[in-house]
Amino acid sequence: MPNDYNVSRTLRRWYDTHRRALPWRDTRDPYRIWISEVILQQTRVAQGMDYYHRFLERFPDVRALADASEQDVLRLWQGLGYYSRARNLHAAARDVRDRFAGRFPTDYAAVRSLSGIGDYTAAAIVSFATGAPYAVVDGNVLRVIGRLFAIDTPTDTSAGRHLYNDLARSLLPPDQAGTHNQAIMEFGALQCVPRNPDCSVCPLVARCAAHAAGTPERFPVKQHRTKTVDRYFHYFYVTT
DNA sequence: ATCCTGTGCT
DNA sequence: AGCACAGGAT
Repeated sequence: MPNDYNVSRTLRRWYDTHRRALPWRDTRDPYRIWISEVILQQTRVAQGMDYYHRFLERFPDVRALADASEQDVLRLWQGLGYYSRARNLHAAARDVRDRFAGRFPTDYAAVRSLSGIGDYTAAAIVSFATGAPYAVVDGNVLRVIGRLFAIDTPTDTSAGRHLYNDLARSLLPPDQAGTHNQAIMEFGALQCVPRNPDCSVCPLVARCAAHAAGTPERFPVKQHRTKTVDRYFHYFYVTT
């Protein structure tokens, strides 16, 4: 078990030279981080950019968002889809205004309690804004970790979620949480991509179990059978 | 553990 | 047409 943070060091070194310059990076304002994360949950960077700028211009801080009407928020959200997320955004802003005196919280439990913020978004906001040691686990992280350790347990099971969360935590250097989280996600987005990853230029190739097995694309393993399965039962009576 | 949502891929 | 995605909600 590599608890020496060498993987993290490699990821952060890679991140230094390969990271994209994005407007929501290098800000410590939890409000701005929050807006960017919610937009990015459903939109590619290229298209989310315009919405991000327009949103912040119109609602520069959480109080401006809270004091706006839901109609105004939805109008600015138009074209993004997932309108319940815009409603959650607005409701959460009012919640911050009322429960936290208009100051967006940076405490994990407080952030996590807001509408539309789950484990991933809470960890992202808190670690980016303050460096607090919460490991993000999104689709990119699942792929990087699934491949690094060639994990056969499906991601969408309780055992899988537990395992992935534990591994994500084990890779996280407590004093570099924000940078590490950004680095591992960017690495998944640009280098350890879902299809045809170019492992020949990967700085972790020597430590990657999936590459060693020759099947990086097999990971992460999923189960996701919402599909109805036909089951046939054979039963019989026993009479005396 | 299952459902929800709009987009884009196959 | 049907499914995968990606998080959150229930």
